[in-house]
Amino acid sequence: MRKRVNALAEQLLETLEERGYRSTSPRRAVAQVIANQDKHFTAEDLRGQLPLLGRATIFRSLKLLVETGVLCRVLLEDGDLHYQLSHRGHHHHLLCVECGSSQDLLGCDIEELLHQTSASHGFELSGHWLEVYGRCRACSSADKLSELTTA
Amino acid sequence: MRKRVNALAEQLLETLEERGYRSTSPRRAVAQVIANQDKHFTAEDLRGQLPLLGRATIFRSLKLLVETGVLCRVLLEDGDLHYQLSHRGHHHHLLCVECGSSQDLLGCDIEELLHQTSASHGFELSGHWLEVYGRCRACSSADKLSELTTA
DNA sequence: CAGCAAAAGATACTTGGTCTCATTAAGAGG
DNA sequence: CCTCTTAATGAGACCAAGTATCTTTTGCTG
Repeated sequence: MRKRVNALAEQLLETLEERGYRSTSPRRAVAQVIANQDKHFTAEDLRGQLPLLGRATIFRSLKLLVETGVLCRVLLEDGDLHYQLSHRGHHHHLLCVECGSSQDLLGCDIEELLHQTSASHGFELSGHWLEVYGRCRACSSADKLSELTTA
Repeated sequence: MRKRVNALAEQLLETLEERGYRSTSPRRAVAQVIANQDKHFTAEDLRGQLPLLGRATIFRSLKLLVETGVLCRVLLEDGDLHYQLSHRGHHHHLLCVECGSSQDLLGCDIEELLHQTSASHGFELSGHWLEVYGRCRACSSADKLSELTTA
């Protein structure tokens, strides 16, 4: 497990190096921490885990990682913007409002549907932003369980 | 046209009054300005048009209007949050990246599709946020026209 | 038209992020 | 391995959007 995580951090750094960015020690630290994150996080979360890094460095790294596609931004229900690892290109998130976990939404025909619908409004679609909120399997079954036991 | 706009402002105020909020002169001013807006705007835009109102008052009014469902927040492609009139309940926006206009997306089966897709991920859907970006009919035909004439 | 609560205004503060600029450190070339 | 160049960092000022606090004003009800 630990090995895998480090492998992920390595991978993030490689992505940066491929694009001509240096592998500096702050960046290694950021990559390590991000690779360990299991849910979406804010710049502040990162800062808490990397108190020795300058504020600007954290923000610069985040920006870079978003630009290179390593991270993506997720919009919370209240409008807060968080970050999380983006394993693939364009995708959407199923965000659990209870535990804060998120899964990627795959194999969904939404792009197709959006194209059709916007075309019918005379609209030439170029992009979209979609976030989906609800309860993950674990949280919703935990709910049902507690209903049964408290009843 | 002018008459309609004032009627709209009236209507916004009535919505507030129905919920027990007073009709004060700052609120009347805000309602008037919002009713005249033809695209999404920021608090700063409003402030520019209402220089005599306190900053906090503008923000308080916006918040109130969002809570009462008169306004909705729209997410721009770059992550900026703007406001705009919300004529109906839940809906989505087709935002023109060229002229900044927006249309509401109606008669779309997205909710249904989302429900199915998230259920297949074991996810109990409770809400979502969708914004669609592209070119409106006017802008995309203007583009085509200029291509023709410059060719 | 008096009095009270709601709202407004001024302004300090907070959060998330960018800019500037002097200093440090990758890493390429000798 | 050393040197040099340039990218990157850190510190801290700055900014934008929004909230909190506190005093004054204003709608409204009786």
